[in-house]
Amino acid sequence: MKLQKTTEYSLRILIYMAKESEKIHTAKSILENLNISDKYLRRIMTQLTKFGFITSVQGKEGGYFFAKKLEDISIADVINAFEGLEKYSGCVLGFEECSDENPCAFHYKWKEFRSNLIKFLKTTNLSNIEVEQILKF
Amino acid sequence: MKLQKTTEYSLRILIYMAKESEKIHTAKSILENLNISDKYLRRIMTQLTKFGFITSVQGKEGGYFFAKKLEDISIADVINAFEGLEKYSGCVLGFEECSDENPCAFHYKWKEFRSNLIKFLKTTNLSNIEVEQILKF
DNA sequence: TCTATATGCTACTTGTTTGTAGTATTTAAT
DNA sequence: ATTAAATACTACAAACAAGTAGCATATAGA
Ligand code: SF4
Ligand code: SF4
Repeated sequence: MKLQKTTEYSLRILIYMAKESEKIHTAKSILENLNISDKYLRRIMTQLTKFGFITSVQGKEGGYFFAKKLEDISIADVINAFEGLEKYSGCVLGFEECSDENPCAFHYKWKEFRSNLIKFLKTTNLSNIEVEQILKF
Repeated sequence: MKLQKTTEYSLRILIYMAKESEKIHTAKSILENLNISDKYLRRIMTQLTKFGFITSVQGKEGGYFFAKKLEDISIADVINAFEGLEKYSGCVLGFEECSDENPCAFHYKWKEFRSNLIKFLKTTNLSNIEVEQILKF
């Protein structure tokens, strides 16, 4: 499980915002807490908006707030939006298809593992994460 | 878990060679079975040789054969040689450190998962893979 | 209306991975 | 020695990801 930097940052941002989920967060305030460069963060915020996770408010007093309920944003949703979940739910060895009929050498060992991973990613969302325990940003 | 293409290919090659582990395999014969371009495959073979997984024999009647016992080549070893295992054993969110004292929001959910993954990669090796079941290359 | 404070868009730069081309080297067999 | 069949090396090209820069747009409030 190695996510792209952009996805890592997105998750960090959303988790950070979820800590005070009612508040409107500015790019500047997020910047000061997470270690992401100004312009890069900006672009990610716009993408998060386009994907419908958050809503942006332009102009003075503007910023970003959640467009959905926290429980409706799973880790899998975020990964899927930015880079596609198939990448991780697909074959570890990069084969086209994976089935019991046409197995590779990993098949029986890997199959179970992978389904656990996907289940974990789909059921873990911004509301059932241990937000209160977060020390790290 | 998304490996680099080069690592995917390396694993495929080694698994393929393990099917007839005593034989000397030529790049040409591997090429015909796995779908990797000539020059790319060649480079990977040389790397596998340098990493000590296989031994190369130059000249006519040459090719590659295993330099180690199959049980001494784990998936983790291969990943580690090509791209570093830390990439996958490290933080999903890209933080520097991961500890119980300084947890992130995923910590307790993710920790167990990750240790299972690493254990799986370290204990799965070329000898305990279901080689006889392989249909796919 | 003007200004300060926000986000949005487009284009570029840099770095890494993936893939390709051409040439050199090695060695068994004749 | 020559040849054929193999691997090794170096450099380049293409695709993608990561990161940066500058200008455009929106809006609350003085
Ligand atoms: S079980 Fe085999 S074929 Fe299926 S995804 Fe895993 S490596 Fe690929
Ligand atoms: S538990 Fe948290 S800090 Fe540790 S590796 Fe996972 S995401 Fe990173």
